[in-house]
Amino acid sequence: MALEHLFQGSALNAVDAKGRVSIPAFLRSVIERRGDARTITLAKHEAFPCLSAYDPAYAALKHAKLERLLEKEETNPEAELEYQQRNLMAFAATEEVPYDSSGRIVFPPMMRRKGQIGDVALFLGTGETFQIWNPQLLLDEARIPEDLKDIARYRLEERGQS
Amino acid sequence: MALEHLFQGSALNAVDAKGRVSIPAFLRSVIERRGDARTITLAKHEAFPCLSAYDPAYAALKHAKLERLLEKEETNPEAELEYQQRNLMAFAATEEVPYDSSGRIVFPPMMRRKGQIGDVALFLGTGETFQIWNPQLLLDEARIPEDLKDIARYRLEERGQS
DNA sequence: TAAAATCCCATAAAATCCCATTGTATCCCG
DNA sequence: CGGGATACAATGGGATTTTATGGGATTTTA
Repeated sequence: MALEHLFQGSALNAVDAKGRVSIPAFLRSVIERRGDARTITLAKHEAFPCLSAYDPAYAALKHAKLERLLEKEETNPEAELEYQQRNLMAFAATEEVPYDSSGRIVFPPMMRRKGQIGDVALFLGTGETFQIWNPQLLLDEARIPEDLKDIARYRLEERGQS
Repeated sequence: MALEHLFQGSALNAVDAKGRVSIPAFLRSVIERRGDARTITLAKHEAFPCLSAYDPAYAALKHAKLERLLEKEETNPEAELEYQQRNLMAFAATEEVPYDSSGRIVFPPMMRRKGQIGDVALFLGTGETFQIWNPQLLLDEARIPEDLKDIARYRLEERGQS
């Protein structure tokens, strides 16, 4: 089982005084082709100082996978604990936010802080999910390929001179 | 068989002098999309020092699952006993409470004690069900992932400084 | 009839909706 | 093919509604 439509591309959008951000239209179109919802789920990324984001279709897939894992090892008490922990991380440590008719979400303050997002947000498609970065943190991150940083620099420039 | 709408997110709400608590709106909306009831069922969590909570739709699902398990092993007397025990826990050891038009329940005193809930309650969505914690007990619990404790700390801070 | 449970109203803060503007990409038609 | 006209994306700001919560009044129950 895999998702047919994949997130790709990049964009740099403003976060306004109310904490609102436009989700780039090219990401929204993927969400709406995958399902009929108009919401995204936000989580702290496990490895990078950024946020991970995805749509309900991906969330359902992830949940089903967890369930199947549990049923396979249902008698093992250790597996039971790990299931509880993963479930908490997958659901309690995430926030689902709807986007409005103009394609904006309001950033939940907790997620905004966890992702250290300031007044601009860099969106990066990564296939099944996408990421939201403070562009400066991406430029400072040693594990990010230089070519990707070039893209971030381009987006910053593009915005700066307009 | 799976539930379409899942509980997710976190919130820290006050328990007032009368024992009333607001069920966070984002949890209520899931309950009302799953069915047309406006009640939640409370139980002591099997593994953690907190309460487990869910809606009538989930209770029905759980009951059906138990029934199927029994039928599969109908000849096994041990299975029969286990079924009786689980059934007792699922129904006798729980309390169903309605929430009012403003989204509040009054905490049944027994459950409040079993969950050791003081004057604040931390709500954590976990997919099919959600949990209600005394936030301090969550911070003290070794089996809870640190990232989730960070969220609890954030919710406490958010409330404390306002 | 006293205690307890329930209902009802009030309010401040926060979240949401609605409308307006601008810039850019796209379309269309002579 | 030029040049408007159109559509859509991103963004700002004000108005409205919901949410979380407190407190009093009223009803139930023992």
